[in-house]
Amino acid sequence: MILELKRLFGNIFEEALIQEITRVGTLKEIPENFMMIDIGERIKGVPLMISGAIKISRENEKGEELLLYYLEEGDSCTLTFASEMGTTKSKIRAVSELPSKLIMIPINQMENWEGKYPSWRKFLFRSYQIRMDEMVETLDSIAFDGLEKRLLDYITEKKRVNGKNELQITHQNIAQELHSSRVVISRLLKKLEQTGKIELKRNKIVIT
DNA sequence: ACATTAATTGTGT
DNA sequence: ACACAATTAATGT
Repeated sequence: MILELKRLFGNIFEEALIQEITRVGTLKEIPENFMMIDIGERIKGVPLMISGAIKISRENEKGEELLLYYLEEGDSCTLTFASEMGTTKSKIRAVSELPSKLIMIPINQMENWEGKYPSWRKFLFRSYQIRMDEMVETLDSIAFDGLEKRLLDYITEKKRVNGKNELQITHQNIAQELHSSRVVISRLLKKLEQTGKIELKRNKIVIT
């Protein structure tokens, strides 16, 4: 655990903080498609991503979903920081997209870190900033881009995260994550296939 | 190997 | 958005 911590966070955190994290944090290995936290659940700790990818999404009253962003190695989830102080419940859902490794730090264990370690404070701000930027980006894409571009972005992003040029997913699932309907996605995908950008199989999309 | 069924995808209105 | 057709995968006999 120390090795991986140093590899990813060694340049950011001072030695003493690294020691502290190894003392109170626990290394978790998460299988693929595992729901780590759901909307409304109490937040128990702050995650530091070691490897893999986690999908962060939002859901409305009707149970319709919307993909917000991915967490990847070196990331942390700052929406949890927002609820770090109070007893707020999670506003988001986190499901692992790939088998993932991360270190969980219980929130009650990190109470005075912000005063004690300047690097921790910096990390919080930087992380918060990055996450905010990503959200503004997806907000922009929803507000200003057409669904076609959004779908293309979605595919390329998913391809990048998975590291394959083959995605195993149904049109229905895509529609849910982008908060659209299956028929529309099917039609757009077909258009993308005709322009030679992708190839459609059953339960599968190949990027060409 | 064949038939049946369920799930996914395609298309017209 | 809805309805239905077409295709594919899964399962039982």
